[in-house]
Amino acid sequence: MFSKKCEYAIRALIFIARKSKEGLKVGIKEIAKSIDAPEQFMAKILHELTGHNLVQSLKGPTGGFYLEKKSFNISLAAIVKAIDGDKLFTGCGLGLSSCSEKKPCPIHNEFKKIRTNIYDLLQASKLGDLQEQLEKKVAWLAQR
Amino acid sequence: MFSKKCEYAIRALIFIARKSKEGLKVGIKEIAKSIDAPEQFMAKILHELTGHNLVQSLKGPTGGFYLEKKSFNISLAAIVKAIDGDKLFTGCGLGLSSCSEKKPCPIHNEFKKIRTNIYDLLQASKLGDLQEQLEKKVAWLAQR
DNA sequence: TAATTAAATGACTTTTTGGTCATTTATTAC
DNA sequence: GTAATAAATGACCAAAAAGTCATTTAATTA
Repeated sequence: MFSKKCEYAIRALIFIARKSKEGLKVGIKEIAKSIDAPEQFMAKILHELTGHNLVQSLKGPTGGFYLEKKSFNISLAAIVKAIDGDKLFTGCGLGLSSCSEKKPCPIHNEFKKIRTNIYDLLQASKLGDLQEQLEKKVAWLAQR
Repeated sequence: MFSKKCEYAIRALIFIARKSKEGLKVGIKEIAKSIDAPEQFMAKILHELTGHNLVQSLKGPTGGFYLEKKSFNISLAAIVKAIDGDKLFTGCGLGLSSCSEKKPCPIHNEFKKIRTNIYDLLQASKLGDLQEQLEKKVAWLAQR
């Protein structure tokens, strides 16, 4: 459904949200380890996310990644759009560029419903809420 | 959502179904042209589909691809499983191998619903019905 | 049985995605 | 100001997906 890059991005941001809620900045090493992602690849992705203003960073000792308050309201839809683009939300299920309301593919209408479902879910999922599930230990990002 | 290979496979099989309904076999060249796919890549995919018994083929003059009667009942779910595997139907939305009912990821339950939606839709979509939409000109696989 | 036609087969190339490595830049603390 | 720390940056490498090319095999028709 999502690219690996996007999966790592979402996991990382939820983890950073959890830490930020406690007033902590967190480094690449800890992030990568905690969400089970390759460290250098994670660095690249985090850099891309800061470019999209989806996370904040600070260099040097005591530095790391963190969320500013309003970022707790960031939705998964925004993250997916930033990393994977909006093909998932708008593209034809069969990959037809010519597919449209006037010339629909055979699964056009059914797929529209599903895409809407997905978009609504991702739009409704905010980092603040997802982070809270980790806090309450009703959800996890890794084994322990 | 699907790989390019899978998109081409679905489009090709719907097109072959349409022709088969009229008692015609159809060659790679015509298939590729009609569904807007690269010819040689299409050949490879069709070969893979015959291997999965999702379509029949005959060599030589008057040869080509066609569906046997019972194949009109093949679902898109079966095609997707054969080409892309069942990751789409069963995998974790965030790519976590450790995600499970006991250790769910933060979007586990919401995603389960969506995956079920997708599976049900694909399971309910049969080549015979999809082909009929082309026949009745209420759906298309290309511009004209 | 020879010529023709069309799928089968396998090696190859290209593009995209996923991932690594080494160096540089910014910040902090002593 | 210097040492230490951590992100930024860019070149590089590997694997998978997407796509091409050339040859072989099987079926048909004359």
